[in-house]
Amino acid sequence: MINITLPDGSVHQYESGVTPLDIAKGISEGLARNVLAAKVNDKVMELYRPINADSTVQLLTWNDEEGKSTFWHTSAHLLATALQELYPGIKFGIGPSIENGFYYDIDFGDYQVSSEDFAKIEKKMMELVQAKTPIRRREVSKAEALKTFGDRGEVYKVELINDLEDGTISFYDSGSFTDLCRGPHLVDFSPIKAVKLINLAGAYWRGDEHRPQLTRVYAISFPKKKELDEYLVMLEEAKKRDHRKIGKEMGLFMFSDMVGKGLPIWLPKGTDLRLRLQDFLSKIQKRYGYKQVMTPHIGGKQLYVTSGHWDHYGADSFRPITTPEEGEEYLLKPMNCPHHCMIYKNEPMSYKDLPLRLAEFGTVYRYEQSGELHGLTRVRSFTQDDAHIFCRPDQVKDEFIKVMEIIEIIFKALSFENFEAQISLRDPNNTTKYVGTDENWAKAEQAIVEACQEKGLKAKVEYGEAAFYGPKLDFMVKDAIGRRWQLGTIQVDYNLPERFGLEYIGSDGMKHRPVMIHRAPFGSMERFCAVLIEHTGGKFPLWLTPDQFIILPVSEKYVEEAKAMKAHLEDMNLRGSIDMRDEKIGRKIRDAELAKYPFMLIMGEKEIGEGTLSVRRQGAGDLGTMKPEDFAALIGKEISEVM
RNA sequence: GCUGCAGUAGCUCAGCUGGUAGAGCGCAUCCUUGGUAAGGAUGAGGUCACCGGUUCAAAUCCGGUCUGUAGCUCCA
Repeated sequence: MINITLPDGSVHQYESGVTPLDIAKGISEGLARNVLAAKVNDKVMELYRPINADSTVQLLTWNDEEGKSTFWHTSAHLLATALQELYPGIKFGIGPSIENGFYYDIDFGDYQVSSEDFAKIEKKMMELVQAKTPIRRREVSKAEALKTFGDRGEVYKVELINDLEDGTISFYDSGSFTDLCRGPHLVDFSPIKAVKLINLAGAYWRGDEHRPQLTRVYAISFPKKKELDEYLVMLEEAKKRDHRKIGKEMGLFMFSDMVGKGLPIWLPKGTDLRLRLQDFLSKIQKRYGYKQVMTPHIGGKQLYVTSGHWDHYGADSFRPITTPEEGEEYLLKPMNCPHHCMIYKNEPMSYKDLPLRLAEFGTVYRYEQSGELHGLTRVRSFTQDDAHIFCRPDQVKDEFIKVMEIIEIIFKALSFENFEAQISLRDPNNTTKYVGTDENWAKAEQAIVEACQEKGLKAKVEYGEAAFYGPKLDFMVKDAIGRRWQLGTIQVDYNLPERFGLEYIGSDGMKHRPVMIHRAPFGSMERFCAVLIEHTGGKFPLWLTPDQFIILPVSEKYVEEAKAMKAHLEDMNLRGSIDMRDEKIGRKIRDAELAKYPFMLIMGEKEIGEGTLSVRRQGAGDLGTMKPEDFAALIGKEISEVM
């Protein structure tokens, strides 16, 4: 007999050789039906794999990330099986699960495959599901693996096998299809009840542009048909919320070929929105002891040679600007930090001056590959809500905590209810690509981990994701339809203080090196606004929206009164506009609803007579009449609830 | 940067296999002066992204450029 420990801590006795599926059956029929894979001693494996020693076992379902990824990974095999039957002789690359679904990279040879073939492929996949063909693992020697795939001319698989060590190679058979695969997989295809091919895209073999380009088939699958339908609705919703579309419709920003690609132009309404965000953050930062600075948009090349950025990114940057007479070289600034280091150096610093927190909404310019540009989320000119905190090593943790508080305040005010954090540490197996001493790295990494613990922040640790100059903490938010976006960041930097020779005089009268912390709660104003647009679908919170109200005069006769009312409301710190078109009231309401004005204020003979407004809330309808003062109070109250 | 796809009025798009351009919305003017999601009439707007080629003839076919887009690679 062996002891099996379940996640709740309970220990159960089983015969040696028990399978996870047996264990699931022992718990409940329902669980046995829904279980997809099992995590045995932290290793995910198939439900039919016998357990021969004392183990901890977690049964994985669709609700577990690992259950889901197993489901999708098996779906990738299902896709491959279907494709092989439809297109004999195609060559397979890799087929992993991804965040939303899975893909398979395929060399289709002479076959022409397009999205018009999707229905046919989906149909074939569902036929294979019906067949209930078992999927079985088998371990093979390297020689055998090479022979199997070599005979079939599967050049990509052969290359993969060549990189593997003998004794670690496994195959998975499902009917006529055999794949090189680490696994694990479902027992058979039958839990897959719905599949949908999403799109086709080119993808270089092993991500290398000098190697052949394969066709990547993206798809997603679900255990219930209904979940697929919901997913497709979500995709539609995402399309509707696309910030590029809403930005155009609402007149927030634009691009111009003449100005240049990747260079966003902020229109009056977008500028209003962005400035309001900046003011909001500035006020919080003031409370937290930040000092605002401003620095030029270009800087001497030597500044970036000293900072190390020239070495690291110079080749991938805009070319230097040169002066006509002297030939001096300047760079469009890609970073604000070197400028801020100069501010630090402007005066001798004492330990009593630290932490010094310098903040700047600094516009930076980076040459991004043209294929990378995307709306406001990836641009060549953007404004960071940047700040650099210069502090003593013993202050790092406290400063981290303070920045985390600022980020919390912001996320709350913008109703990003769900956020998570990622701690990026260096790759312990390859420490040479980082600058700075081992000791400093260890200290900084520890400070971040401890700060997260103290704030009770759930943070995922990722090794090898750190920047070359220091570890960092990134914040991810989930938007209203469940998509994850990376926003704010806090990064420790032991490198720049070293390179710029920054110092302070300690209480011991000796010179010491400060630590620098880069932080940007929004990240970039452009990207943040894009995420905010998609999160809210253009229905911004009242405190932020460019127009809080629109006055709709019932007829042209009341335009003068509407103008007076607008001025009156503006005196009470509200902002809005008037629809002065010669249209009927129903039409004005419809247009204002579609334009997402939060409040519509209807003024006709009745309201003017009694000095009131008919208030209508976007999406909610008529709220009845009220005095302008009461309307202002209503808005004031709603704003104070989030701020 | 690489590969695929696309570019027609301010916006969304139609225009089959070549015969020199259309709708809806928006905009302007006029009529209408209205009561909680589209009142009516009239009108203006396009070098069909740009450059070149094929052709009697190109929005349409071919090549190149630019821009957008889906991915790949990259991201201080």
